[in-house]
Amino acid sequence: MGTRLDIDLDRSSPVPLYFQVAEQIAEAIRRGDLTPGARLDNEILLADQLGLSRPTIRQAIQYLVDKGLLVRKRGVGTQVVHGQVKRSVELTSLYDDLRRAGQEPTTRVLSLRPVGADEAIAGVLGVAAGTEVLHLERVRYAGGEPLALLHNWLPAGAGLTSEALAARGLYELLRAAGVRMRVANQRIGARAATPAEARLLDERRGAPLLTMVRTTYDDQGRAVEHGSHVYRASHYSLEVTLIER
Amino acid sequence: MGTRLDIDLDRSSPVPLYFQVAEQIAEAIRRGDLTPGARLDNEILLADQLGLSRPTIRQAIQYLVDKGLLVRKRGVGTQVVHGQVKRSVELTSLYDDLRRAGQEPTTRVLSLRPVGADEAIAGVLGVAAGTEVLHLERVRYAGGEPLALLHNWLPAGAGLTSEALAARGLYELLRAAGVRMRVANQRIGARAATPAEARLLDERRGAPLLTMVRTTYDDQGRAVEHGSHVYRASHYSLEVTLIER
DNA sequence: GACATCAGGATGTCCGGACAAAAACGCCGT
DNA sequence: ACGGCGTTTTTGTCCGGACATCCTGATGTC
Repeated sequence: MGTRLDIDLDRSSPVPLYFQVAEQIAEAIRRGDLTPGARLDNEILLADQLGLSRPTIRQAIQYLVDKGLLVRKRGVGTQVVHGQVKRSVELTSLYDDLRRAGQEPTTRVLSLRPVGADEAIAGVLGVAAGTEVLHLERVRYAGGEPLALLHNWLPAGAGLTSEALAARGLYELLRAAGVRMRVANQRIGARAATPAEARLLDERRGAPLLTMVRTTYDDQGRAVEHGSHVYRASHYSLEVTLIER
Repeated sequence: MGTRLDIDLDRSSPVPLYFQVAEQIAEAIRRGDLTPGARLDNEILLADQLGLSRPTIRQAIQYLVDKGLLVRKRGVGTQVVHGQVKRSVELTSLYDDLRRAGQEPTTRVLSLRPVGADEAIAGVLGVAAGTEVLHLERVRYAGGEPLALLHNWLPAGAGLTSEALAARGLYELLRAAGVRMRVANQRIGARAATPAEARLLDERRGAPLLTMVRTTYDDQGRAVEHGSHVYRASHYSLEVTLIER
C-alpha cells in the first residue's frame, strides 16, 4: 500500500536510528512524496524493510505524531495528517520570527545595566530581593519602523554587550552562551499605549498595544530570563499552535 | 536515595500501567511529597520496586518529562523540575478556563444560523465556497460583566441549540458530540473596539481589545471549528506555556 | 435486504535483556 | 593542593517477542 519510502540509515553515525528515520519521513512529507492522508506501511513491515526492530520504528513515528505531522489510529494505521498544520511555536524570540519572515530586524539598545531586583522581579527570577540583575531595554525595528518595546531582566549577566544585542537577538546570544531554554510561560494581553510608549513606537497616544510577559526557564527549572514586552498591534500579532496529545 | 514513593498498581484495570505510575508520581509532586529538585530513584530500581519492567517505567517518566514535570539527565538521574511551571495550555476554551478559575460564566447567544460560507471562511474550513456552514455569535459574561464577543463557524451543524450553548461551552458540546480536537492554530493580536463592539462589551469606543482567530482541527486534520473572538483587554489575558523537547 | 457475528489487520501495552554514552565521583600521582 | 585518569552510576538506544485492544470489512443468519 504505502508509497515505498527509501530511507537510508547510517549505523555508524552518532545520530540515533529512530531520529534518522523520523527526519527522513518528515522530509518526504515536506517534499510531497507523502501527501496528506497517505497511509504509511504498518510498523512491522516498515521495521522489516529497514532492518530495524518495531520499537525503534515506533519511536520514530511517535516523535512525528508529537510534532503533529502524523496521526495514528489503532486498528487502522498511520497517516500523514490532512491539512497544513503550520509548524511553529518552538521557543523563539521576536528576532528569530522576523528573520524567518525575511525581514531585516534592527535593534536600538536604550539601556543595559545592573539593577537591584525589586520584590516582583526577584520573585519570578527566583533570587533574593535586592540581588543585582541585568536590566535591558530595547526598541526593535523592522522595515525601518518601530515594532516593539522590549524590557528584560536576567539573573546572571552572561557577558552581554550593547554591540552584540544591536546585531543579534537575545535568545540567540543566550543559546550561544550555552543556556538551554526549555520552558516558557507567557501571558498575553492588550492595553492602550502610554504617552512615553507612543512616542517611542511612533503611535498615537492610547493606540492599542499587544503585551506579553514571559518567563523562560532552563532544564533545571531555573529562570533564565524575564521579559515584559509591548508590540504595536497594528504591525504585529502572535501565532501559537497547540497540539493535544 | 529517592523519597520512597508508594504507588499501587491495578493490573486488572484497563488504565495502562505506565499511566497509573505517571499519574501517581504527578500526584505526589502536586501534593508536595516530591519537592522541586528531588531526585527519583533510578529507573532500574524503580522498576524493581514496582514489579514492572524498565521500558514501562521509562514510558511513565517520559510522559511526565513531556508534560514538563520532570527533567532527565544522563548520568545524573531524574529530578522534579524546579520552579512552578504552571501546567496549562491543553486545548481549552474560554468557558473551560473560566470554570476552572472558579468563575461562573454565562452566555448570551446573539445568533445561531446556517450561512453560505464566503471565500475566506470556506478556505480555512476546507469546504467549497457557498457551502452551508453554521455561524454562531455569542457574548460571554463572567461575574455579571461582559467579557468577550465570540464569532464561530462550524462545517457540520452538529445539533447545536441555543439552549445548550447558553448553558455550556462550545468545546464541551463538541467533545460530547464525539469530536476529537487535536490541533489548534491561533493568531493573537489587539485592536481598538468598534462602536458596536464597545456597546456590546460595555467599553468605551476605541478601548483596546485582545483578538484571537483560531482554527481547530481533529485527528484527521479536518477543520472542526473556526472562531474570531475579541476580549476586553481590561478583564482578560491569555496564558500560554511552551515546552521545548 | 438488514443486522449481528466473526476474522484479519493494525496499533497499544508490556516484558526482558544488552550495549553505548554522558556525567559525577574517587583515586592517584605530581 | 591540584589536576588528570579511570571507575561507577544513570539514562539513551536498540533488539525480539508476546498478548491485548480496537477498527474494518466480510461473512452468515434471520
